[in-house]
Amino acid sequence: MMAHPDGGDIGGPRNYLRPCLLLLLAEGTSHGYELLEQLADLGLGRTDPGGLYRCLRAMDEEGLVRSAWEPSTSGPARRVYELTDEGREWLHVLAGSVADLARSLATYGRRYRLVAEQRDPIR
Amino acid sequence: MMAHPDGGDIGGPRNYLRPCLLLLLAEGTSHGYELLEQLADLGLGRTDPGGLYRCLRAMDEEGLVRSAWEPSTSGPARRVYELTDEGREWLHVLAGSVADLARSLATYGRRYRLVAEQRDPIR
DNA sequence: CGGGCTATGTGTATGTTGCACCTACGGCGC
DNA sequence: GCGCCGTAGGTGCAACATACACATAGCCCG
Repeated sequence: MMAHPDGGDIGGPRNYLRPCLLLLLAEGTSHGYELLEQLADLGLGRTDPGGLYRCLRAMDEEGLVRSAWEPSTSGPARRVYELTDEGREWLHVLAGSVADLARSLATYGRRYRLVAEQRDPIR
Repeated sequence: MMAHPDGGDIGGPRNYLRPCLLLLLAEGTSHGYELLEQLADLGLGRTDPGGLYRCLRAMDEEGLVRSAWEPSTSGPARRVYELTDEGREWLHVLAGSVADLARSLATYGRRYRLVAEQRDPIR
């Protein structure tokens, strides 16, 4: 099909970073650099560190996570994040949004398959 | 749960308008104003007309759709859009992206349910 | 010491989206 | 005729989220 003038591919949902980080932190406390790697498993390949750290700090200020510096024997100190009760509540809310979106995309998929079959009937 | 300082809810995927319009046009030729209403069924409630018309014109210039003015006996003329072969090819590509995203969201859902069950075991 | 890996950050451009607003046609009531 | 509503298409701009580029710093190893 070959690269086309525009690169117009769809991206992830807007504001998806927050729900992802909250989920990862619900699975266990962690620090920025590690979360960066773990995000890949959720579909966010090569996320930029800048946005990640900014997001974590914003959630810290909002009380969704708690952070503490943990010195490392090998390498620089890390700021480890832990989910708060408030953060856990938000996770539930956001997971609901994610589920809603998933349903919309499923609808898209169903309707797409209909128009695709029409051209290329069941073989 | 009560409104929280931030309104941080997730939104639809970025660049989702294009795949939606291509799908709707694959289901049948239509014009902007009508597409606006049809978009609601795909999860895009209250989309702004500005962006819609801009998107349609962009796709027209790129050759993904063809347009023609159709006079109306009652009301202003409408520009009706029809999907081109090239547009149909793009629909296939974009529908693939949508499916990929849907899979990512499903993964999110599975992992979320795990951490949710942990706190609130099967009753 | 210099370079590479870990780790955390800042500054700013870029791009999509959303809001506000404008034009124009036809039909209806007055 | 005139104002108003619904239909239909469109522009300009600001807000926002993200992407890119770069800066800092500790530790280890050759």
